[in-house]
Amino acid sequence: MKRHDRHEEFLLTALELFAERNFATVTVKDIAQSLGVNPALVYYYFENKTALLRAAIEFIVAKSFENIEALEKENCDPAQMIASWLDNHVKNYSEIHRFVKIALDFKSAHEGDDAIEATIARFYAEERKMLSRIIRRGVEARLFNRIDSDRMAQFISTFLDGCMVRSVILSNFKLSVAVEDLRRTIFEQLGLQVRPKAHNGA
Amino acid sequence: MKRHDRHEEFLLTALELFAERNFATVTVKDIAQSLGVNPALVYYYFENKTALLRAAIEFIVAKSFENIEALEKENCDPAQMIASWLDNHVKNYSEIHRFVKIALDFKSAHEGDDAIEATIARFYAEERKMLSRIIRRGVEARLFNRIDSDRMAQFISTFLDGCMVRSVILSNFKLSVAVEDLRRTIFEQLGLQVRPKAHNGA
Amino acid sequence: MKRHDRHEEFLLTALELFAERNFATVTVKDIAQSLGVNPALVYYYFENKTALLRAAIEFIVAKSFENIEALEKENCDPAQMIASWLDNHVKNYSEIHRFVKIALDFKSAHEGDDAIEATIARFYAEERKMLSRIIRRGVEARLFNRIDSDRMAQFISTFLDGCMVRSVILSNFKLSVAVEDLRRTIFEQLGLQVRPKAHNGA
Amino acid sequence: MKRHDRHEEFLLTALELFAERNFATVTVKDIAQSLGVNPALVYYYFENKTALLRAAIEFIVAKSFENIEALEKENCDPAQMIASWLDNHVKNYSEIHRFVKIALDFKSAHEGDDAIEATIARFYAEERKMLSRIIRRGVEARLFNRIDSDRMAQFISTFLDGCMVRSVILSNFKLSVAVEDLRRTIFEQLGLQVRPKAHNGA
DNA sequence: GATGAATGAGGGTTCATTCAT
DNA sequence: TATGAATGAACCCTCATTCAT
Repeated sequence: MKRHDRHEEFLLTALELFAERNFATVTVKDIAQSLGVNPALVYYYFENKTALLRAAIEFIVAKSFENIEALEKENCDPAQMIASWLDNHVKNYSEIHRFVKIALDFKSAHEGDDAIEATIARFYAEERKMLSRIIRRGVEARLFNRIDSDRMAQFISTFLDGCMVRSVILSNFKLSVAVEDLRRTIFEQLGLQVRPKAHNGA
Repeated sequence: MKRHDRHEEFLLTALELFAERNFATVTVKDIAQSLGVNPALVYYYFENKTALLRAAIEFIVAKSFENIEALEKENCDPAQMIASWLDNHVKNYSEIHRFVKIALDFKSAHEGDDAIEATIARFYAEERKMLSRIIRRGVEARLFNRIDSDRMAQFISTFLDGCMVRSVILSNFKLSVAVEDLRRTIFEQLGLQVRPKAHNGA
Repeated sequence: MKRHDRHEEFLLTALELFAERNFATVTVKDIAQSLGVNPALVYYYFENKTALLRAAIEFIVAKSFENIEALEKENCDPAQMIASWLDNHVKNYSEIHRFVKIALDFKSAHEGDDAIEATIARFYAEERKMLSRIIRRGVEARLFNRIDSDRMAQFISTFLDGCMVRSVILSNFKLSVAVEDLRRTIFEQLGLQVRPKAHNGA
Repeated sequence: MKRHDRHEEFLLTALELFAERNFATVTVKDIAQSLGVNPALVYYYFENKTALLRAAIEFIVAKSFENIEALEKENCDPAQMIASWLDNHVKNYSEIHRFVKIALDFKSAHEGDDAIEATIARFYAEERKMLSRIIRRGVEARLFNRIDSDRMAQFISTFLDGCMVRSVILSNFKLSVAVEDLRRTIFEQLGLQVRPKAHNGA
């Protein structure tokens, strides 16, 4: 039994801090202090502060892919899968919002690091492909209306990004309400019975 | 005729750079260099780098309010007004996206500056109030379906924030397409004829 | 009637601020602000911040000489003159202590400005010469014991400098008490009746 | 054997420079250069330039207290102890005069740092208490005239401060002569035989 | 006389990074 | 593995000083 996996500890801590503040604001000392170790130790495990960011992003993207795959394996009803995906965003809020924040921050200050750029792009592409795949399957099975699956996927995921931003900026933003509104909108467009989840009659 | 309004020049430049990169990454020297002046001059016009940020945010928010007011005065058809508001986001993309980025960045690194915090909150509140007002008017005039105007306003503006984020993160994101999708979705929910509006490829 | 003599105003203000803080700490802006004028104006009247210091020191020394001369003209009884000199230090405390402080500060940071150096030296020499002269006169008139007038002068003036320092450093230092103690000591050594001089509590 | 105690090295160097010039004039770079190290290293050992001053003052005051204690332990004859104390000022001139200068400078520019203020006050209080104690003992043992020990202590220490000032300001000031004059004056007032140290006949 | 605007030099401080141990 | 000590580069900011008006 390993006492601790230092490498991963650094990744996790870096992720947390980079998302909470941002790359430029978080110092190597901050990260080390969070773990109760010496700042110089970062350079034993990583080449750079930037390399640490790179590794952290790759780490979180890899984990997200696992999430996506798990989702696709467990469920088979397309409508259910979409609902799960949305729930996932509410439940795993902090993880996802971290990624969005870091991605945004990266674009702001690191134009040039192609590896990171590629990883981020890959994540977004994969997310959209998955959503698109699910929708297409629903359409083909005649469960959904015939709509452009790519655009719908884009729509969903754009809105979710908006949620992530607002939950950072607006202290009174209600993530679950917003996501529920999204679900209703999507389901309506897909031609599904919008299950009357309590509120607003009609 | 003044040759230049230095104060405003600083505001504009700061806005541009802070949005493009972020507060921590942009140096006072960068801002000065952009204007071809000495960095010390910043301190002649502003107390601080932070004070400059504050002034810049106030400046852009004030300008946005003017936009909002103009919009409400020019139009009278609620549906038309909503469409205009969306168009506004496509046309004035850079200004709006700057504000969102700066707001997000601010939240990351400046927890504590109440003045800035308040300005940002005020902007978002005002935006939502205006959208809500327009929708309510449409509902009351029986032009729109009877829906919760506040939630719809929130929905719209959350999606637009999502657009702003993605246009930064994803190089192949098509803002106009996304906004058009939003328009169709909204109009459907409001019970309006979705006119096909031949949109330009962009 | 001149509304104001700017030159002298600068001198006076500089003196006050340089003594209160010190040359390095007081900015040209501080001085200008004290007078409610623009900092650049200093350079109309003086070549330099240092030139202003120089002029200010010369100014205060000249004024001190006037004091000394006046003292010597008014009185003729040596014992009375010494007492007056001491009283003078209690009454004109702020002026004298300013000079000592500035002189000390000057030595700390301006080694090199010979003009200032000379002015300060001249002041101290003059002060000692005057005291010495008075004492010698008292001795020659057989009013005082036969003592070394130069050393006594040095003794008095050293103690007075000590008073100045302590009144700055020690908030509970009682200048008048200390000076009275000095007077008694001197008079004893001179062989004078130490009149009890009911001094006020301060 | 440690090669060097950096912390103490900084303290010593700072003390020397702050006394020679003053807090505002001495740069962190100066201090570092004196030790042949990088200026940033100062911040490894001290929080601040001000914290360095604080530590330096505390250091020198602590050392002075040791001096005082040693003095009181070694001697037992009150008259001898006073003489030793005076000699101490002549011999350890540079250390003491440093403290006075720094204390004076501090008062000029750092109003607000309570810790430093307290340390300085403590030093002066302690010094006076010790002198007072010695004198009282002499009076009680009927070795000295019956005089106010507190005032005599104050008198001595004020004069010594005056010496310190003059030795800075006046290049031709003879510290040992001034201190000897003080000794004679004190001893006379205490009713001691003034050992005829050469000059002034009678 | 007097000012607003502008600058260059430099100071305090932070921070990523290195290196010997 | 891990640390303490050290450094160089860069940043924010201040300030004396200048100059056109």
